[in-house]
Amino acid sequence: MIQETCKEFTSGLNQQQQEAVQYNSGPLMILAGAGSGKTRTLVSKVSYLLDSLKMSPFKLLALTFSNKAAREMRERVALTCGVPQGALQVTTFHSFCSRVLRHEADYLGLSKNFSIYDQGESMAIVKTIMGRYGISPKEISPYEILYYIEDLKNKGHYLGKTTSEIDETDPFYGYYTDYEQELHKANAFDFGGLITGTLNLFEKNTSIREAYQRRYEYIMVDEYQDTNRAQFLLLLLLLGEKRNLCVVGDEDQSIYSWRGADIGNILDFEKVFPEVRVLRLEQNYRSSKNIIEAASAVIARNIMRKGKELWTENPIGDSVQVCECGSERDEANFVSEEISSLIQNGESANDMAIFYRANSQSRVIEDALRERKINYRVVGGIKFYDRKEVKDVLSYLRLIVNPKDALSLARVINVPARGLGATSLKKLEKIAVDENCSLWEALVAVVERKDNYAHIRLSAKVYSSLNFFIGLISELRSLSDAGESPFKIFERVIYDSGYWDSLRAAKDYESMARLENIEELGSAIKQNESSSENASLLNFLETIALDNTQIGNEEEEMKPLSQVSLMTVHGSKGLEFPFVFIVGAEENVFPSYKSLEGGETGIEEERRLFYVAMTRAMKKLYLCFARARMLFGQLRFNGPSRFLNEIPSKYYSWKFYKTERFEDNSSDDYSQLDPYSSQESYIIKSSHKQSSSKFKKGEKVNHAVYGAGKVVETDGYGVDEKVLIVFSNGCKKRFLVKFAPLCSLS
DNA sequence: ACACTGTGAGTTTTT
DNA sequence: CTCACAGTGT
Repeated sequence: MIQETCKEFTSGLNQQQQEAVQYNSGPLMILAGAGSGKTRTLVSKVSYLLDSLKMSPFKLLALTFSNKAAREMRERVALTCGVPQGALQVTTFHSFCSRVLRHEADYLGLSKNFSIYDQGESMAIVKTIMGRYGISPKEISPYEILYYIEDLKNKGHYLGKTTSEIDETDPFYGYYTDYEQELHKANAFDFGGLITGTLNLFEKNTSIREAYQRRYEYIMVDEYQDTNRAQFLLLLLLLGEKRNLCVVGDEDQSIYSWRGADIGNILDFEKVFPEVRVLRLEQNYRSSKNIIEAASAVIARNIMRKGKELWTENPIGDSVQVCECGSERDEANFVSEEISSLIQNGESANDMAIFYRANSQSRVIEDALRERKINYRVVGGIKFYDRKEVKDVLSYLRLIVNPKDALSLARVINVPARGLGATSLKKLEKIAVDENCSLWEALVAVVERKDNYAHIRLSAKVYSSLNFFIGLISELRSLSDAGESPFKIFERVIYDSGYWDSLRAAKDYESMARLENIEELGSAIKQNESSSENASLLNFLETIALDNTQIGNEEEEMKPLSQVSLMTVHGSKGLEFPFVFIVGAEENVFPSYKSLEGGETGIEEERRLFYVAMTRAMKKLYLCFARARMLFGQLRFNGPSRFLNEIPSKYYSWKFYKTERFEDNSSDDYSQLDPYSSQESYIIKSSHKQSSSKFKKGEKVNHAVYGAGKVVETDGYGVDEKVLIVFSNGCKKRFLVKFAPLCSLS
């Protein structure tokens, strides 16, 4: 009988997948290769736990990094197992933590209506703090400070944590404490703070921690390769003494280490859980044999991996097509010509995708596609909720919900313009700092005790604007508190603030588009009202803060268009297409020049990225590069990507494509090469020429004027050779080697 | 408050 | 080259 039931959940699964479903007696790590049926296996496992092992859905927690993965799993679980709505928790780390924190808000001295700040808002805080110290962004890059802060949080640090790992004498540490104070004053968390705040709660408050530990009997983590240290520590705290943990990931697809993802979470899993069972899902169901073997050969070069051998029963399929193009425009032409003929042969544009390393590469391709009237869509790009007008309205709503939200207040106090500019705002901010109160309280104080603030010398116009603004927000706040619907509040915001009318009055094309976007935001609010059981404004704001998914553009969805998809390689993770074009497979482009600074670690991540891109392809994979490319206003001859060199020649065929006659490139010997000569020798030759420069990356040098420094970037050869040098004082300078008084110290 | 100009930097962006 | 942003001028 039990056997029968088991069969039901494992039917159609291969040996390893079945084992992954049925092994539930201790920590389990599933290393799931690309296209190995991971989600299917996970969903079967959930079914198995619920139905065969009779585990209560309330005791199961499934965490992922992205909403996309959470949604996918949630939908498929709901479909497969008839679990009561909302019983099973399948959610993102951030959403989970946010819920915990709202529930336990008192503990951290915050109220449950806290705001969640995105990176742009975090950056604004850093800049404000720097401004307070009178430090210009030129002296210290605010981005570096923010990066420092995020890094601390990614590693699981929070103020008050007892640890020896943090160097509190670091000059940036002071910014961190100021920044945290600022967030606290604004009753706000940043993304990292949601995780570390929960860590703080669980580490310091035993009874709350134990309550959560008791609640969850089994924890699953998807996209495990994308988790950071803080999230790992959180998992340990949620588990407690229990060992019922299943993590699923693929170290070869870890492409977000620069955002804090810690590949060590996979590589060191066995150190923390010595009794762990490691299972590998290595059979690929997605791609042709040629593609799988080519991709495997590339990723095999990585050292930092546990190691997997992907294999497939799929047919060999077409050779991978490497296409050497004359220029980036030739490349774009080749891709669109090829797509054009595929479509002509009855293939659907929906089945085709073009991947590039950097967004800037999309333009020339878009031009070529448009020229041939091929429909396409650029995936990613500008997010709906990142638009100025949407952020403005959301800031109003946030300020209504959270009076302490100084950032939102500052954003909208003069939107639409009411003569309360930067100067007046600075004065008000100073009062808030001096009196250690929130910005909102400062506003109220200035208006209510006008006489005390005569020395601030605010104009009558400013006073009337302040009165208006305080009245507006106060009224809407009390309406909201009285339970008025979010949509009504939204309408009152756009009408009463004058925002709607000011956009209407503008009458230009841009303002019209903004009005439409605001309308769309309104319908999103309405939709949230009807679909969510907890339809509060707070709930809506949290949803969109943590889920950036583009809201449906109705016009786009109406058209049953067949479109080619364009996206960055990062954006392609988790997707699959029968026909995949990877463009810009060149040194300095893919791998990106920036990643080359990071040494072997940087290259390995680029290689994983390349591997992710390759393994998206089901039927046919095209790898394109340009001999000459306009980059930063200069014609560059980068040479084919080293990753092409890592593909054994038996898996690809090579083609040369050139329609344009392009500028003479006498500084380069590569166009002289016979494109039809043996590919191996071609590539070797090109890598040869890369070492023909005087200085190398990482080389220590001395400059007669600036002193000792290190080469971080090189470009060009011979008389054109240029180097970027970072000097010991942190100053960066670019030189033409021919002229600069440089000598090597190495 | 706005428009213009010069400067500098220029991957990737799940939350 | 091309964009964003800071600083200047009106």
